[in-house]
Amino acid sequence: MKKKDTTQRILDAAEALFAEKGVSNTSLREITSRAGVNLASVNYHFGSKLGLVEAVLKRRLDPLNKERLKRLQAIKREADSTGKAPSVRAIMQAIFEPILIMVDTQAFIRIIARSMTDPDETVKNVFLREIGPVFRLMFSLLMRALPHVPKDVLFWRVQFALGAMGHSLWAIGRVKMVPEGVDASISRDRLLELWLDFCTEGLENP
Amino acid sequence: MKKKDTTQRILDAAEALFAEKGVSNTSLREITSRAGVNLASVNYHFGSKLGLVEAVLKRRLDPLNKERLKRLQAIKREADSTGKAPSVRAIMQAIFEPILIMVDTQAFIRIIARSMTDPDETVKNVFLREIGPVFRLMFSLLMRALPHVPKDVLFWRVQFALGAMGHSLWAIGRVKMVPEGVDASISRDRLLELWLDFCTEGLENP
DNA sequence: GTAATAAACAAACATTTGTTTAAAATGTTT
DNA sequence: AAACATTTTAAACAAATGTTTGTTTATTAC
Repeated sequence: MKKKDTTQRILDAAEALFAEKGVSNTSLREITSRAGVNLASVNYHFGSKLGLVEAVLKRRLDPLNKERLKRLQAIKREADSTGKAPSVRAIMQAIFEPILIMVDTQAFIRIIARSMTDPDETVKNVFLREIGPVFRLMFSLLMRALPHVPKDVLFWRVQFALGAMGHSLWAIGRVKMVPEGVDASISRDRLLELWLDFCTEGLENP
Repeated sequence: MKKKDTTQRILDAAEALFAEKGVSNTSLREITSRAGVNLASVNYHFGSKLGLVEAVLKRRLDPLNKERLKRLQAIKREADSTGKAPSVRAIMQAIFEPILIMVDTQAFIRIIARSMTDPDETVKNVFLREIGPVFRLMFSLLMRALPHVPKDVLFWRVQFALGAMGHSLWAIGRVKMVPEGVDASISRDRLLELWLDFCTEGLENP
């Protein structure tokens, strides 16, 4: 049984710690000691902490957004050929579901969720660069699905939907404030279902 | 014209910087130099950086949640006396609108928005402690407004609504990714209106 | 007016941070 | 086996961080 590649071990450790405490609250020494490698190997393999951050994010966001794009393009093809408007629910599902099917660890989920709101400039930039094409295609499809909704209104409704997604993904498993008699535990599939109900309704508002 | 109190100037400078770059990415030296006061005065007046963070948050969250609580209690009284179910829209409005009417600066908005998502433990703890009673009352009122929605489902719908609010407040004025032909600028009142439409619909889902 | 208290100040402190260096160890090729 | 390239290691580096110190200045109380 061969020891895992140093690069991988660093990425795994960094992902877990970034997810838990954020990028700027995680030191290279924490990462390397958790990974069981030498401190200097981060700079050797990734050039700098910044390079590591980018690598951690890209490892997940890249295949995730590829899958999203694939699904959205399928929806677009279908709409083009049949001439019918695409379904709002299907579009939103193409955004959320890939997160679930590509899950390895809980840290992965948090990395995605945190990418959306992290104050760190690096994180935000990588995230925006990666999601750009996905977002544009999603928006154009939603416009076709909801021709009666003004663009500017639709834009903010999409922001609401994405905010809801990010926050709930972040909250899952670590909700602090639960009212009496409520069971806040939830499966990821169920969360997807509830989210789709919620924001399909909100997006299709007349 | 007397110079502003040192404490106030520190709070103002810290709020602006925390809002812009997050707590852990802001040094005391940045804060004090922006405030035009001595470095040591933060520790003198607030004990520690942690104390300053708490003070910055409490200065805003305290009156905000007082106002929210006042409104929610009024809704409860009305429902109690008439025996009719409270309005979902009114409840959600009681959560969002106080943010708008109590606005001084843009930094204030961002402080609120960031409080909801900041990875920093201090921020999160202060935020949760402050919003606890508000959240509980809101939830119990929503249960009366929507008796047909199971508690557990309602809980996550509320998470969606809050996530949408936090994200959009954060995004306002600093949206990075805007599709062609969309005007992403929006007034706060308009945002409130759109948000209420969106999440009222989502919450009332059958 | 003088003593007591509070506030402001410059300087230094001990840590922690990301990064670099140079040597040792390991792996690969000739 | 020797030469070379790659990787790992321990040590040190400079810069930045929150905090503490001793002193000076301003304000308040008697």
